[in-house]
Amino acid sequence: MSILSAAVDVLRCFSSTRHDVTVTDLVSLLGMPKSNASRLLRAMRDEGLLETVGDSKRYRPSLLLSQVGHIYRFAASLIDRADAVVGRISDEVGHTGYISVRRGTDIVGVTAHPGRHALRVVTSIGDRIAAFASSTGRALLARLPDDEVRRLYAGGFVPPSDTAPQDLDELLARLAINRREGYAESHDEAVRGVRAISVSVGDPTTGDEVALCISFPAAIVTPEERLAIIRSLGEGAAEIAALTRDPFFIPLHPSIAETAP
Amino acid sequence: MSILSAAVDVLRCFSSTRHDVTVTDLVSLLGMPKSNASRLLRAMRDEGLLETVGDSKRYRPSLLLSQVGHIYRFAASLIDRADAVVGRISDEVGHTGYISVRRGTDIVGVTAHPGRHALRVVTSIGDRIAAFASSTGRALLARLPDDEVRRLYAGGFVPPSDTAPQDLDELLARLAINRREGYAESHDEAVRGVRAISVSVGDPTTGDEVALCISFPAAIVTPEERLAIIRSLGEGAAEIAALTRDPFFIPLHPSIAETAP
DNA sequence: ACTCAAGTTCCATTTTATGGAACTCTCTTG
DNA sequence: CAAGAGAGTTCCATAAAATGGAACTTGAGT
Repeated sequence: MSILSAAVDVLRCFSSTRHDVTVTDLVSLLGMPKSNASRLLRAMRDEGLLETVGDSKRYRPSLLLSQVGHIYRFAASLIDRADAVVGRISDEVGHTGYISVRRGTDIVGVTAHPGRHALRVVTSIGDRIAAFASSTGRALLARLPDDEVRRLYAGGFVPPSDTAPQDLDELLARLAINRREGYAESHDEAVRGVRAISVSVGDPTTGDEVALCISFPAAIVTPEERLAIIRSLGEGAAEIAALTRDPFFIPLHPSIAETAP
Repeated sequence: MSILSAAVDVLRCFSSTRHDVTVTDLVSLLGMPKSNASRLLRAMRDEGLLETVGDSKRYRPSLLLSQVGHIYRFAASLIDRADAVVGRISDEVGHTGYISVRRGTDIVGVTAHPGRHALRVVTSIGDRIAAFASSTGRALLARLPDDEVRRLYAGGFVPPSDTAPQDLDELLARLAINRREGYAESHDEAVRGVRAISVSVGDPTTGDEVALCISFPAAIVTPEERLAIIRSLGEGAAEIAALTRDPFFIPLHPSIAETAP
């Protein structure tokens, strides 16, 4: 056990609901002796990974981490491109847009563009949600062959709501539809009343894959608006796929993509 | 020398111009034996601090760092409040807005809102500029007593242009004006043709201090627009200062703050 | 197939981390 | 205001990990 892994464990303690940690937090969260916790936090602060909050005994991530974390977006330039596309669409339609990446069976939001509507979907960057029960997750899972999806979910899963896939077979059936149509959709899955539409695109040179998603209250969007969102997302993702020469890109089905005469 | 400090040295290698590193990069940048560089990068990747780019030998910051770095903004909630204010003003006037923090004699950009104008100031998050030669820097230095400024610049400084303070006395004189007027301004300092206006505010409970800045091409802003920007920044900062009960807040001079009848 | 640059592995030595216990500091409470 | 509790720090011998030079492997370009 290197001190490096202990330090990373500390970083993993931070979340959208825990912005700072203390020695005792580490003792209870990680079960480490408090002598270690005390020295580790001080060492991480001395090295510049953490900052103390005011003159208290609380530690939070440092400016350095903020800077390095920011570079992730540019290093993974696919994210930047996708973010630009989602930002533009979010601006046009006024609904919340975000982009996410998959880590195993989890989806993590990377960037978000809040909508303008009074009734808007609020997303939290950095939180993990289940891939199988979200449109972003299924848009990304649809890029995998069924075998690999089966392997990922060998342990089964617990559906969070009635409209989410109830078992592996239903998930695979929905992924098959996603592959045919070129987009994924969710309704009342993680949050009631919320609908979301996602497409995915990858960059074979870096191995990155991201989902582009627009999320909106189901009640206030007309069928025409919904179709326009699907088309915008599909077109944006197709442009990126052309740039990266993504071999696994799933284009919109022609019957959806064709614009009215 | 703990491996922690070596790992942090690696993180410091990343910049807006270096999005990923290799073993040889570390050997030349940090002068470490390549055996160490090789193991260190692998260990950092295994722990989740870095990711390999595709299947190449290049390493970039990981999603984890992106997530933790994001938390910095919320942990330092002053930054979030200031960012909201600057974002709104940037939207209104169409010019680039950003917020920065001070680390010693350096200023680091934390968030930015690009302007809408065709001619716009582009800032890069995470890069360091000299505090004495920027409006954001002087807005933050103005919060310190002269003694402390003298101590910071005991080693003197090299002015980057004719319009920047040429020596410590001129810097102190300009800080005195900033304290009286309630804002700081730069013109042709870091970048020719660029003007910037900054105010600063702090949070005594966390010890954080940030500068709010609007930056614009000198040629296209009228005196009335400039005054409106100063007033917007001053009012926004004053609202934050009231929330945090900032004891060192410098309000706008009444002759500037008063709006036309 | 050859060459060179880049990266990885090996190993004895040196340095650092570990965790229990004693100690200090700082609030809270009687 | 003193006792007590909770939180954090320091100490120390032991256990574990990092170091760096050299040998070895990989891979891209000729």
